[in-house]
Amino acid sequence: MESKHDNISVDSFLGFGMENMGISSKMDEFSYGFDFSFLPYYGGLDPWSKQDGEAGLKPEILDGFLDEVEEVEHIYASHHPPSTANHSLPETQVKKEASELAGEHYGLTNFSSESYSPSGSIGLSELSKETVLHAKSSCGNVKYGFATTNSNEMDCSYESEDDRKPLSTLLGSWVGRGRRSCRFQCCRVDSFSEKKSCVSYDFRPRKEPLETCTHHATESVLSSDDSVTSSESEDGISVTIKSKRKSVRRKHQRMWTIDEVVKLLDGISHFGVGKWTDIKNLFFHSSSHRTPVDIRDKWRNLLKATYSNKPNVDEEVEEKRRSAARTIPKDILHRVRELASLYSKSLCFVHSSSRSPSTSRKKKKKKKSR
DNA sequence: CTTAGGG
DNA sequence: CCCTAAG
Repeated sequence: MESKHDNISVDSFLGFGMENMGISSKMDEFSYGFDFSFLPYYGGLDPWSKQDGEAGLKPEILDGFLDEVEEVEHIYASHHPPSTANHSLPETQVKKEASELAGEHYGLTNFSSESYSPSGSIGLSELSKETVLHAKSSCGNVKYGFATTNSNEMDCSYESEDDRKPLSTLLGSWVGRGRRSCRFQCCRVDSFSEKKSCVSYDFRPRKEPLETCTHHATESVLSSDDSVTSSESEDGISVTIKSKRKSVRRKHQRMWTIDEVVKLLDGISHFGVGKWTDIKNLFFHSSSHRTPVDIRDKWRNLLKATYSNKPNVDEEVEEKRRSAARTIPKDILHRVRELASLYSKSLCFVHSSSRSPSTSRKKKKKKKSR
């Protein structure tokens, strides 16, 4: 496996050798013509070698692992690929390492009752979404840099000057908004001729089979100091590819860290309950996951947890909340209660009332005084 | 598009 | 988390 890297052709490494890409012939491999085999972790650095793909890791494992890549700033897949990339590893080991990777990033802050499964439970057969490309890799003397950009254009003009980074030969990025990002744009700069060729591939979900591949190519000349931009927009890091079959795969579930919860509470005390977008923009700007809805949901769950201490004898539900509340640090729980009572008139009333469990719940979070 | 609710 | 109805 290791020696294989040295021999691999640069163009075939990521399957993005523009000219020889032959993308149309591979379009039907998956639902949306996206051949994941070019990914370093998707069993097979050589996309043209079928054996690799077939002998590769179990799809579900890789699928889960690819999700984790999103969390990692830089993945280097070069002469010394991370052991997790070694598709000759036994399944169990890969799983283990994948979960270790997850553990690193989530810090195993297991204070929430929410679940998290690092390896994902859905296989590529249902190939749907969330694949990540933020892998900067070097192969031989040529470096392939994957970066992100906010640009929605395909003309290789990049918006942010400040974020400019010198990148070597090939730069690719997912463009688009958030998880809807579905267009892959890559540019290649020839170091000798300073020629730059850009292509953009459209991986949006389609109802119909892909007849013609969206493959725009342009040629332009760059001045030597005109490097390619890569902004670190987290949105660009991940891409969503939904399969035709509805939403087979849900967004990767991420545990809320205590830090995030604190930010959420700060946000609520700053803007008030209900201003989820504002809270998102100000307090979760750097977290591309955590949509306003996610934040709202989390708040809702926190509220539920606080209910656990209420005289609400609701069998299992009550116990669930109780255990959820147990895992939340006391001080945070207190803040939640404070904010809750601050923004919910009926919550105070709930304290002293002995109403039926079923009807009480709705009243509580109904009103917010703003 | 943003929120609120329900699933 | 996802989906959908409302505003």
